[in-house]
Amino acid sequence: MDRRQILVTSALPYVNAGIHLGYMVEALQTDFWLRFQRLRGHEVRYFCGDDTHGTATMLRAQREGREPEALLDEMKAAHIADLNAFDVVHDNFSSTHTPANEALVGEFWSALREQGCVAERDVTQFFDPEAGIFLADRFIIGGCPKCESPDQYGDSCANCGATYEPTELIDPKSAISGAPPEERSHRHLFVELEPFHEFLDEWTQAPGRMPPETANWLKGTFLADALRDWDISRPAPYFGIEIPDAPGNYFYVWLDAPIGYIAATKEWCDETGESLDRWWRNPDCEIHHFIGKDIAYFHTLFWPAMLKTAGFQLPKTVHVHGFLTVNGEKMSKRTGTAVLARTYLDHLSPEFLRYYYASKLSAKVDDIDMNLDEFVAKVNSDLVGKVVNLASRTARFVKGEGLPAYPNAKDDGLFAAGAALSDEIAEAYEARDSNKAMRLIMALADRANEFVEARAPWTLKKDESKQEELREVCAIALNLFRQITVYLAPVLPRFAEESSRLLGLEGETRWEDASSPVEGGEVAKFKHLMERVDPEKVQAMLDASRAGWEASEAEAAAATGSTDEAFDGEPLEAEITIDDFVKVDLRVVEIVEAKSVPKANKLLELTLSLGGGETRTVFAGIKKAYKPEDLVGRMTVMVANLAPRKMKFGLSEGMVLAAGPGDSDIYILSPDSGAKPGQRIR
RNA sequence: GGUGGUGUAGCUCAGCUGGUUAGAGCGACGGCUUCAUAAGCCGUAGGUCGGCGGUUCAAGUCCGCCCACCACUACCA
Repeated sequence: MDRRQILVTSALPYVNAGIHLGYMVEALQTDFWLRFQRLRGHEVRYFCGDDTHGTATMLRAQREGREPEALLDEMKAAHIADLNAFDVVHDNFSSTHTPANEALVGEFWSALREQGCVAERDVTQFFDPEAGIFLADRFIIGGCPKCESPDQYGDSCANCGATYEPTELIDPKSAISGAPPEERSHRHLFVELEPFHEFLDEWTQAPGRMPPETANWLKGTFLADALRDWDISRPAPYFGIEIPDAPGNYFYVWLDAPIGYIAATKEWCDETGESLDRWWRNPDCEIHHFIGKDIAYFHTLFWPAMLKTAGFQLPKTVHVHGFLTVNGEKMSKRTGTAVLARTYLDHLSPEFLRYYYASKLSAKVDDIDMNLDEFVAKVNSDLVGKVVNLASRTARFVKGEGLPAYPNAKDDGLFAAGAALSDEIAEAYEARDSNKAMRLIMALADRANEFVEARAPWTLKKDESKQEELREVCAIALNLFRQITVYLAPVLPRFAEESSRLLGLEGETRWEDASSPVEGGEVAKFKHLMERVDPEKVQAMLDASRAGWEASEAEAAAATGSTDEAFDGEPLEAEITIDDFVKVDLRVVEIVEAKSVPKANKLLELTLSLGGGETRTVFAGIKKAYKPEDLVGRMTVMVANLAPRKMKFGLSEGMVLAAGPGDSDIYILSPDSGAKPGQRIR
């Protein structure tokens, strides 16, 4: 096999957030793949870094009253620590806010300019005159032009699902200062993509370039029409890289982010004396990007076009994975399922998560679900019950002895059968189909345990005349165990190392080790190689996670004095009199029926009892936050005299009150116990 | 509404280019064992392979329609 030269990246985590279990899907899938390649003897380097630029970073630093750089340093250190704790170790974990990146962005930009790929035209956007910045759609809030529900974002309505331009909003306000935004025109720079259309048609559809789902998707959507120009400039103030020949304008974060892959490599090259061109301008070097499906099009349209223009090597493969759900639902701060990597580490071993993800992940772009009961069962039964137990039940019989020459003729062909699987398991890893690899490997563990059962070393031990046979049986079992740990090494590197130590083996593990038995190593005293998962610790993790989010929200509130983020984002309405207020007839109601509206993403149909046999039907946009069955029987609050509104799915006779920005982040109200349906709220 | 995907035992899934009585792991139940972190082994139960129709000597596997669920998308990067 030729020695391949491979450069691997994971998507750059956004600097404003901690590493969570969703990002770990990507980090670990990348890590399994690259450790596999290393085990096979290839030359592999792994680069990543923080994605730092954009309005959000700027606003956060302002709010916290410090320079963005201080924020960046702190978050980067935390990111590296979290990832390393999961045995995800980069050759360089950098940042997009570095001199190296700025220089490379300049290089790309010159190339784009030189080749006439840049267009300019005016863009009219909302501008916040108080904060002095242009506002992206999501920073504008106003009434939905269709259903008139208040406080919707500038691009779409969370209540009725309508989409529109921010200019159509009723009474728009800046989410930053609360000031009414003004429309202002500003000159923007665009990268023209249509000239790359033919190239991208071909490049994206090349076999093995990306998962077929992604290739089809591109073909059917973006590539089906003329490619639009890409708006890559943002007017100051913006935290980012200033455009060299257009002062006062900054590169849009998505232009400089992927260049960060190269910049991270560059820093590493400068440090080690390597040549950047050997990694990024070398057709013999394979570049592999691992990304989530949400950013597929940045990596498969803009990015190859940019690389081509600037004369860099294009990726060989873009590996796309789906999202993580927990217990079948989108991760949620409220239930604690949006677990930070750090919180996980406080309670559970990284090896558990590594194995569990490996057993779930395939080459498909499908989302994967982390079912916590399954997590516990799988780790305990596969790793502890099958694999570890194999060593644990035999090693003690030969403690302190050297392993004898492998008794090939006496193992029922098991070792050879395991070795014969080498290619199939390797293919599964190569195709990042780790779930298949895990299945194949666990089948080996099953067979090995049957063997031990049949030979009953514990019985042999009692018979003086069978000590030789005892040693052979244990040598076989331990070699089968060893074979399994080698196959598992990409996923469980620590475990593989400790297993080597148990068998008195030295030197680095290699893939070929799975095909030849070991002898001579002195078997150490057996000590636990892996704890089993305690379900109570899983629960403790969820509790801590939930508490952590609540605390951080409280802290955010405290940091800004009496206000908090929600308040900041949504200034008070104009003052009203008590007479204005009494016009709104709020009532306590009992939810007597709740059903999902099948054709709607966000709506539940609620039947609300006002007491005395009086009911109202209300459509509420809370589907993503509540399950119908959880609502039935609950008391809540409705606006009872709101004019009925005809909706696509029926007549809505009022509205229930809820707080929160929308989507799954919605909180309906509850009266204290004792309130009765129909009672007025005043 | 559009596009793509999925629907196989209680759960998670495997079933390649159609071919004998449909598989695995986990779980359940019964038994054995007791070396091992209450681990292991043997056995049993459990499936109209989402539904209907078609092609074929033969379909979970191909075609059509329908149903359910999921993802993406809804003029938008």
